[in-house]
Amino acid sequence: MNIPFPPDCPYYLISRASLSTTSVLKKGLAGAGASKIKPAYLGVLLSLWNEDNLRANELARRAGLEPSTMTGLLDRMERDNLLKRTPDPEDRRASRICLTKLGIDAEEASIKAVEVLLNKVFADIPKKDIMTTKNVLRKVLFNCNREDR
Amino acid sequence: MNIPFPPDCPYYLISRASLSTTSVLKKGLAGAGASKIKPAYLGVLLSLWNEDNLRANELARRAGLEPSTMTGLLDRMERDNLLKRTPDPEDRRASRICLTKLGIDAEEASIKAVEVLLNKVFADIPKKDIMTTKNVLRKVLFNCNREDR
DNA sequence: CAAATCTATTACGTATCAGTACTATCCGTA
DNA sequence: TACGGATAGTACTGATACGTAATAGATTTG
Repeated sequence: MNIPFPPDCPYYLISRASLSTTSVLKKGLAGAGASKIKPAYLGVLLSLWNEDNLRANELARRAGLEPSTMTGLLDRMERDNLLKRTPDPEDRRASRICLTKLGIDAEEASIKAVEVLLNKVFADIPKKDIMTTKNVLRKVLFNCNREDR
Repeated sequence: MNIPFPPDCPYYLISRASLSTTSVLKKGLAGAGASKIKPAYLGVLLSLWNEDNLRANELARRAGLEPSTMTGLLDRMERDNLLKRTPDPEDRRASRICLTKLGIDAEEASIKAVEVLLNKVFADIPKKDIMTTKNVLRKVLFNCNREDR
């Protein structure tokens, strides 16, 4: 067997780390005054807290998701009263995504909670090693996109 | 905003790297004489190629998945004729998971394809940096599990 | 040995993500 | 201005994963 067995395979470690971190964020947010905020919402919220009134397309691009994925995500976030779609006066194909009061007010608690949680997840790891890891993962993403053709 | 914005956030990079690598494996396996092998199947197959006739529980443990996740995974793999469940004579609660001929024969092509694909995904990255990344991710997993309580 | 407790597996519901196909709209150009 | 391609968004399907609860069988205890 030449594929490293799961616990030693970088792909396995990346997948598990992703799922486990998501799980920690999910539980941590739920128990921290941000009960409506799911990890998947964060990519959208970070964009909108920074700049409201974006299009679904732009949100997908910034979060690294497919537009078709963004549809369902926005559906759930709209259902949870965090944002709403409003027609774009300049382009009748498009919507503008606006935060609700709830979505706006969620910023402080969410950011605090995520900071605390990510600090725990990445605790006791030298800064230098985290930098190396980030560069490796960026290279992985680059190689994957190159593979796409 | 104190959470690093997605492209610089380690959590974002881990999630995207996981999804992108999965996508590369999916497409690559499909076009390489292993059209029935999905990335999620690999954890199970690696175990069974090494040691056939395991229980669902044990497969879940080795693949790092919840038993309830393994049920659906085994359903799909059984549907795809890669394995079958047989009753365990020693414990009537349990099943034994056995590879079919198709499942056994898939080993060579699958392993070759995965090796090639993972080499491309991790191309041009120093071995040392991959080691560092693996250690970081192991530490992340450790921290997440500690968080679980 | 009967009751309580564990364990292996499954069933069900929900979340997340991608790919394909389709609609509505926009826009450049003949 | 009409046509054809490009773009924004959505619907639908399928895969993957988790958590909770149910079920059946096994094991331990009193």
